[in-house]
Amino acid sequence: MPHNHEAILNHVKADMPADEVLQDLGDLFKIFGDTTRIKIMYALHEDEMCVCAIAELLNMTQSAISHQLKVLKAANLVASRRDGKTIYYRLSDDHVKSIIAQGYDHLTE
Amino acid sequence: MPHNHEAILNHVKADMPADEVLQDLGDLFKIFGDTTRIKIMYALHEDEMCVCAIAELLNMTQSAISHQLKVLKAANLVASRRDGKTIYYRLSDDHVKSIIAQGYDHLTE
DNA sequence: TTGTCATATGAACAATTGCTCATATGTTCA
DNA sequence: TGAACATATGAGCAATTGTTCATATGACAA
Repeated sequence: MPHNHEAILNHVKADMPADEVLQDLGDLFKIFGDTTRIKIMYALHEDEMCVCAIAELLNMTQSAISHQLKVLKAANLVASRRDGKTIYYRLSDDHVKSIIAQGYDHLTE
Repeated sequence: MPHNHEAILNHVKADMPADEVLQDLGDLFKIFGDTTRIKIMYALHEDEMCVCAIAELLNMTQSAISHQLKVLKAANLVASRRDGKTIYYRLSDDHVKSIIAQGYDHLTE
């Protein structure tokens, strides 16, 4: 007979958030799981930047950056403002910085 | 003439970590970017569990769980110990908890 | 050894994803 | 209005990824 997990399962189940929450958590981290997006967020760490400046910094296409900024914006990780033809992006809150900092800690522990 | 970014680019470049670090950061978060792995880490939040208990908890194949545990272990996010035929997995450090907690904060702010 | 339980692993397939290219939208200025 | 600049967007393609299935490894007991 395979061994029994009833006790631990009941205990853990009681502490697990709803499936939907865990799904949302995964979706959020998925966004951090791409080097280009990490670079963009890091670039915005101190100051806002326009799209073409980010593209130049990362040596990538304006289109590629724009696509990624859309993803970041949809997740509320960046915000933007328009000034004439130019659109400036910035981090939308401090969670971005703390999440990246925690990841960095894990890597360099 | 397109507008000039020299000043901001020089400033930001000075603050950017090496490409390799940013790549590693992305790779780390990529691991958090999957619901199954998030669930596994959450399940191990309080106590160690054996592979088949995790599989039963998540209602998934033993094989699928084993594959994911391998990924988590390679990233130093979980550790394991053997007790007879059974192998128990646990979180390997507290960064896992804090990273998940930060993500949770962002979602529920 | 043989059988059984617990776990690991490799190949294969479907689904997702990030970039490119072409083009569209929106703003400013002449 | 027309031209130029800044950004956004849709389709398509190559690469990555998570699961399944079959099977291998490892431990224990008879």
